[in-house]
Amino acid sequence: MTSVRAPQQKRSIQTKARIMKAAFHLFACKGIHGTNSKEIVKTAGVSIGSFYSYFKNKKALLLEMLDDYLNRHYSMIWQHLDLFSIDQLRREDVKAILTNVFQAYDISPEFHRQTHALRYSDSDIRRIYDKEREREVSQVGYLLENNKNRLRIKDITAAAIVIHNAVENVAHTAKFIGSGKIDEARLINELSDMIYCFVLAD
Amino acid sequence: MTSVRAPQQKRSIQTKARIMKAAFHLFACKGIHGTNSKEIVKTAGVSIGSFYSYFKNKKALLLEMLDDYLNRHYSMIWQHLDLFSIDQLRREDVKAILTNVFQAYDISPEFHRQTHALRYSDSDIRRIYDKEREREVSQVGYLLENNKNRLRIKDITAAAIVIHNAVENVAHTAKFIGSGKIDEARLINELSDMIYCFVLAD
Amino acid sequence: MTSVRAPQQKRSIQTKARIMKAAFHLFACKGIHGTNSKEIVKTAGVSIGSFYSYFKNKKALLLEMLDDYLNRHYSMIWQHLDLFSIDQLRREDVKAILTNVFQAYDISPEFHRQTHALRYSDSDIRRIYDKEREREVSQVGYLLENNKNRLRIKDITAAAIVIHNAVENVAHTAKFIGSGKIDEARLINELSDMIYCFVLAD
Amino acid sequence: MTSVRAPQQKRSIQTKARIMKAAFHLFACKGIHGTNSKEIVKTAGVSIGSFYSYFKNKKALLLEMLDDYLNRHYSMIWQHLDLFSIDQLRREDVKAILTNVFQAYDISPEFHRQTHALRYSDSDIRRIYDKEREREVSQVGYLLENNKNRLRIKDITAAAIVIHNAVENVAHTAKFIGSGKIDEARLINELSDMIYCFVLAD
DNA sequence: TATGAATGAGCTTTCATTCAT
DNA sequence: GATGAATGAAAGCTCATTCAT
Repeated sequence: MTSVRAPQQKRSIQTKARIMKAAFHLFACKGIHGTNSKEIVKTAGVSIGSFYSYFKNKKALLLEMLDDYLNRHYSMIWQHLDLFSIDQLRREDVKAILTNVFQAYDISPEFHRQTHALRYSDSDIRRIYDKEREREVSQVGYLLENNKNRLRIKDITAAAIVIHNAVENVAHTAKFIGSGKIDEARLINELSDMIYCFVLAD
Repeated sequence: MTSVRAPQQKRSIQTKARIMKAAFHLFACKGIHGTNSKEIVKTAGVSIGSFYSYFKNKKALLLEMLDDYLNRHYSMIWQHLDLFSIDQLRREDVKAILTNVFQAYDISPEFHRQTHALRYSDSDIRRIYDKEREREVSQVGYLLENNKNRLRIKDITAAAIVIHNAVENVAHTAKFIGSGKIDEARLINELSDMIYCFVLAD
Repeated sequence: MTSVRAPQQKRSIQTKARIMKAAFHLFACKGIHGTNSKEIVKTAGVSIGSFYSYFKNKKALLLEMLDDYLNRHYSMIWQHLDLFSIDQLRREDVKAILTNVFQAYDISPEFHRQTHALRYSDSDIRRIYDKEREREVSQVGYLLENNKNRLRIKDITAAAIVIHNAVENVAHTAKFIGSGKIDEARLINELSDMIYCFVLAD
Repeated sequence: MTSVRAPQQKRSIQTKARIMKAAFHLFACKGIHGTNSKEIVKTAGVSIGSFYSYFKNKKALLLEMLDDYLNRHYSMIWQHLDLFSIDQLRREDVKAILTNVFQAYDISPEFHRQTHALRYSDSDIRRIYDKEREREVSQVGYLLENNKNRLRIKDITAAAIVIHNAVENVAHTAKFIGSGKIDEARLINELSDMIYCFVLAD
């Protein structure tokens, strides 16, 4: 029986953390398929045996890492929501949130890109990302609800999805592919203009 | 010496087509990494030797298939552009194009999803998709240019990118992930409303 | 039944010759294992089907080529034997023969090297080379016999073998490996001195 | 990442040794091209995975084995050099060394033959053999130098090469091809006579 | 007689995972 | 608890040769 250990002692926690850090770095640099377990444990300075006592398998490691990552990502986006009156959303507020979104990708655009890729081919990864999407769409919907009486749109649910998708994909293009000659500021400008004008009118 | 045969005779063309058809089907069903060459040729009813006389390697097959696919996809979207006055874009025209986009995904949402996944981790796939993106963004920009004097937006280049990204990702969410409880019509409605209102005002 | 055709018509002879020429060139350049049949027929400008109607298989081609080559090689070495009195071998005669040997390798040192390699791992090639060796050793023995009364050596048979081996390997080193800083003239000098002094005394 | 393990524990050393022993045997019997990795590990009684954790690839195994082999070979030839006055080389000393040479081939004439074959078609093998040749030629040169004042030859460098080549090839013929009806003793006799008479006169 | 499409056995190598020490 | 040697299924690809046209 190879039970997966829940690290309870200091050293254990450190070991597990070391593995995750090494894997995060390698996944970002060389891709997930391009990184094998030997390499991870070598970088982490632990044995392959240790690896398998902390993680059921390679996939489990990835899922745990992704979960952690998306939590940090989410927090960065929505952290300073209390700085403005959420029921009186102004143009600059929309822009501020979008700026947060773009910054949140800077934690590790590479890791995000690599895992995002798997979203479309691996059902476990997909599930995690779907949960994340729901959370984000909810948050957008929540903001819309709070400005309900000022809205020009009727279908808040659909609008939240559309807005979320627009933002996500503009960010992906900018961060994963490089926005080419266009700089991010211009994209954020147009994007926030589009959203503001869509939900609250010009 | 691995010369890749260019099929010139009937039998050749058939064989190559059989391989591509089988691969298309398997890639869609079981994923690209989940499909091996042995399986492809078995499904196609040809030998592994034939496979490698038509394609330098598995990757070359994929790239050729993707190229074909994206051409069909692009055509479906922009095929009936002559049906309306492109310098007098109306709300229903935007909606018509969006409807085309959604339909274009129905050629094979699965194949599209599988290859789209690789876009973020494989540089060859990425190059093909980037070219496609440019083509699409250009087309959007062209439509905007043709309605220049009616536009409320200033930065056409950035707007074209933002619009393309919004549409693409809404379609991906709907087609790859399933729009959940929301039906596609509602998404298209909001999306076209957002775009129309963004570029031409309410 | 796939009988191997003996070319009797002009075109046939040409075709077969073209294949052999192409193969000779490719074997010399890229090695025998490094050359595949497709490449040979492509270079020769004939079809793979033709190839197999002139040669039972790749090996048969090689054996036929080697046979041809060794005949030319042998002729070059012993061609001007009539220029000197073979029963009155002088120092310069020995040197002249050795010079012929070195020149004979220049037909194609590469082809010689490649086939020589197989001598130690392929029994068919070995047989051909063994026959060739016997022929050469006989010829050396014949020269020795013709100078019998002047010889200091007793065991002509063994001496012929030893002489042949010495010459062969010095030539191989010079021609296959490059004699390094030592030039061939010096090697020929020492070699002929050694042989002359061995068989006929100083 | 293919890290090649350096065996540090008992079991490791045994496993690696088992692989090398099996390979040595198979290479000798069936030739190097005629032996595949599956067969080696099967004979060694280890897994294919083990093979590739000790050797980067099949070639690396061969090179390591050849290096080992040539060291043993060299040692056998020159081991008892201290038994005679090297500055007073006598006829029987030359013969003794030649006898050593012939015995050194008996470690494994087959393995020697197989690798020697590759010398002319594989540049890595060639490099190792060239290094070995240099070492041997140097040793011969060293012996000649030590008898400098007694020599009849002038060009020691060329003579060393010629002598080495003569000996090597006579040994190869005897050991790889079989000396036919001639027995080795006769060859050694003539060879040592030739060399002695060449360098020191009759 | 010539062609070249088709064949498929066979090879090397990778890597996630297990388990004896 | 930790180690790392050992495992072996599985994958991609080559190439001499056949045979229907």
